[in-house]
Amino acid sequence: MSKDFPTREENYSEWYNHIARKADLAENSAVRGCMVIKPYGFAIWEKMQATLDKMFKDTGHSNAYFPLFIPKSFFSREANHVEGFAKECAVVTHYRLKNDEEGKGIVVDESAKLEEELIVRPTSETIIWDTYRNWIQSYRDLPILVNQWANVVRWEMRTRLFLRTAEFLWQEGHTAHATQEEAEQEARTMLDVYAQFAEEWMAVPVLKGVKTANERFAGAVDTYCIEALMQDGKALQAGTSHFLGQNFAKAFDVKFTTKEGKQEHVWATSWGVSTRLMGALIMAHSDDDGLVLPPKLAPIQVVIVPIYKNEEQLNNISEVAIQIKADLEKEGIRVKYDDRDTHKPGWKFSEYEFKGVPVRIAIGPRDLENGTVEVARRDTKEKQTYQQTDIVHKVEHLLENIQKNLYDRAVSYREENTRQVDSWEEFKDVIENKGGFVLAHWDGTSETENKIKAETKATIRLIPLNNKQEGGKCVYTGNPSTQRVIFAKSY
RNA sequence: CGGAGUGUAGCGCAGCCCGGUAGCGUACUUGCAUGGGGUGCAAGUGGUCGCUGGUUCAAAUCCAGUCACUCCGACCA
Repeated sequence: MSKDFPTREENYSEWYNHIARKADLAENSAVRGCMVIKPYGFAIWEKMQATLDKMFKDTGHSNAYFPLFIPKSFFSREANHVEGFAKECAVVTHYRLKNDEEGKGIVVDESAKLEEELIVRPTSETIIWDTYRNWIQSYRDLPILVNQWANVVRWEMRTRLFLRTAEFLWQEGHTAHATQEEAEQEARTMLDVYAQFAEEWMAVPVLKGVKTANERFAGAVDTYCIEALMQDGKALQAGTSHFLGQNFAKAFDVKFTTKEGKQEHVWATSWGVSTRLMGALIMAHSDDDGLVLPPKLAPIQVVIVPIYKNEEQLNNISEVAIQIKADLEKEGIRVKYDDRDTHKPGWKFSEYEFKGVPVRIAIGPRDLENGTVEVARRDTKEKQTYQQTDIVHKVEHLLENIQKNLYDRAVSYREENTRQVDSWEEFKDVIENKGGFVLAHWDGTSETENKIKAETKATIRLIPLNNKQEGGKCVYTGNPSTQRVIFAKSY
């Protein structure tokens, strides 16, 4: 099983790309910076979507849909917001093409210039708040708890499958509230939803916290986030939830009448996770043999591979395999029986390993004689032989066990790579040579944060929620500090 | 937008310096054998060498321009 592609150790980036391609998740498209999500990759995303969607509904939210195009004037209403996104916007300027008179093919018809340019949404706060103005008159209209599943476009300079593409899929929640407390609570609640999803479904442990001013969303008062540690020691922001204060309500003049008859601006939140979660999933668990999927999100949880020499053997094996498949499916397990005769067993073993299928069952002539099957688990690569009569119970147990093992493994990795650091020399050394999360004192100024970033490329990933307060000295300036914050290099 | 590099078969590459019949690996198709960890042998299909122009009897190769992509920075979910 020799692999002629880089291992995780040799070249993490190339390894990552290779996994994404070999697992049949996605590929670069002919369009600059854009990605094609292939059916297998999309099946995982759909599973994520369905799970998150249910969690949103369970917390009182409904889905809606807003336009792809945003008039430039809307977009520029909120000063910080437009400044934050201006450098990465795709802009529609014309609405018609024509045949070139000099025969150079199809060209833009200059006479069809839009009076006002349209921005392809990089995020939808502006168009949504412009809409909410009409929806909200009274405190009786609040809260509005809406989510949309959509694509957005951010014209990034450099792109990478799932982690940063020019167009990506996501969900964005946009809520409107009568009070500050309620909006802040909403932002925290959704952060908890994201953390729960990451840990329980993706088996990716995350830290919850709040961003510093430097890293805050453009237009937010507070940005909460979950951060996960990847296998190369870099942090990945896996989800964000923003308390927007009254910034957008003021920019779009969204007011409501209180019980007392007073006019007040509405309080807002927005929150989102994207197909970047797919990147997190790949990087958190995969190994040199391919993707490793947590059973809860795996489109195929169990694959059955027959091993046979002739058609008669295949028929006999199929009988057993189809029965096992039915028995497993009765328990809600997603099973594929791969009886293709176009590929050999060894090929299939490798293929499903690349695709991260958690459990593989192989059945051959030997098993037919003994009434057994061979069961292999993807996470540890261990193989065991079980009696056919026992199989449903064993597989159920195994799937739970794999889910838990992936999470535990990721937690241990994070613990091993989280270090408390008190001197600047040590800080530089750890960031440069070891990576991971670094807990260090910081004097609370953007200036210091920027200097640390310039010297080490590390940024403050978050200030943990309910952070322990302790006196100390800033690792960079030596100025007094009241708490440690989390530094890391990030994606 | 700054620095470096690459465009030759679906994919990965050689050939270019020193111009002269378009190559290799893999994939694909067919046949036979094989089948408990990416199978072996044989035959076969597939390319206006990124694009435009120039030099030349002759250009993948030399020259000029242009487009695209990759990597490293800046930016970012």
